[in-house]
Amino acid sequence: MEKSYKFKKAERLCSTAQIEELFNEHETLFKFPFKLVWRKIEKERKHPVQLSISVGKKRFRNAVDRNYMKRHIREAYRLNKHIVLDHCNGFSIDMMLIYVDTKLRSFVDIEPSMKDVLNKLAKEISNIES
RNA sequence: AGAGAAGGUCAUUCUAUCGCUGGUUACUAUAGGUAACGAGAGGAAAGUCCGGGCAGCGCAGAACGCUACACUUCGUAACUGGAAGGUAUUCGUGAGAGUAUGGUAAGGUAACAGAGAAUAACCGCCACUUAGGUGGUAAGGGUGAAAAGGCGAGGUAAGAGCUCACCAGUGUUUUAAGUGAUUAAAAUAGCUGUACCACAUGUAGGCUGCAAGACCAUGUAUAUCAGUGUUUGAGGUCUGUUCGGCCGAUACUGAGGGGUAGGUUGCUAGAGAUUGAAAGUGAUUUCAAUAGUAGAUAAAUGAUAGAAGCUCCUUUUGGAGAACAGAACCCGGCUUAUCGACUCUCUCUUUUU
Repeated sequence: MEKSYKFKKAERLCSTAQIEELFNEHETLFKFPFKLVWRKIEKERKHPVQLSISVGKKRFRNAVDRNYMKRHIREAYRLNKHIVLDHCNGFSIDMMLIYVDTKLRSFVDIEPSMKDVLNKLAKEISNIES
């Protein structure tokens, strides 16, 4: 499978209804500094994984800092999303990634922990299937 | 050269790779496709403190109340903001900066200290009387942010604007200058504190904000209407009852109002921007030319690597740093945050000529 590093709007979780559903019925996975809320959907889609990123207003007061973290997280996901995508055969996943730390981190700090989170998720998915 | 004051300008740049959001074109052929080209973060985008546009709702008219503001002239779409100017006062050697400017007639408050904060007697001075006390006195002392214009002479028991000269201040009048606030000079009057408040007068303000508002509308349920169907006819109605007539729950089909998810619009050509010229001390205005220059919506404008310049530390290499901060309908201001760099006009100090 060819690896694509794109992250278009189709791969994002935008609809309010979808997000509400996700929070009504979800599984949680915690790996510092991320909290991952996800849900499995028994349906095949063109883009199997839809993600949304959240950085709390309480943790970062300034809009500049929130944007900075979001952009770094998005970048890290974009480069490593294939870890999860490779496991999605015949179903889809909605998920929301919440940043829970209170300090700013650079891209270099973020990328390894992003890999950890996605690997953990991939393991859980394969457990369910088997 | 150093230390400052007021105003203005800028807010690192470039390359490569991987991406994001709109736009245009082309191609698939309809999906939050694919490709190419070009665009994409501020001086405060911030606070949401004033003023306006725009939109909805409200609205005979008048008065009271509430809130804000209060010197003059100018300027503006508008303003409680801005520009220029005036007076008083505080700070600073100075360039300058801050604050205030209805408050008159009558009224209230002025901590602590101090005898006393506005019809002042603690010490002192003078007179009378003599342990004590009574009266006069604002020259001197002490307290205080502030002590009843200053200083000299006369005068007096001692003193005192009690009287006089000079000076400061206030009111009134006249003349001169200025569009005006006001300033200058002269005359004259009384003999003179300051700040704040109650209070009064004038002016302005209807309320809500683009999550305003307008439009489209899948699915689901459904008001209403039309048609069809049923040997279903609950129930209602016409009369006191029966028969009979009429309407009709329900089912299907179509129309259909409102409207959820979602989408479109509002939405970026504007009291616009840049450059130049002219008018004006200035805010600003007028004219000409130029280019087309963000529009997201769980919310784009990014990441990585390298190079150059700047600042600081080491001084050979090298190392560290770059602030405050992110559009959310759009403008004009104000306020607050801010690493630094540049520029122009001034002030003070020192050195040299």
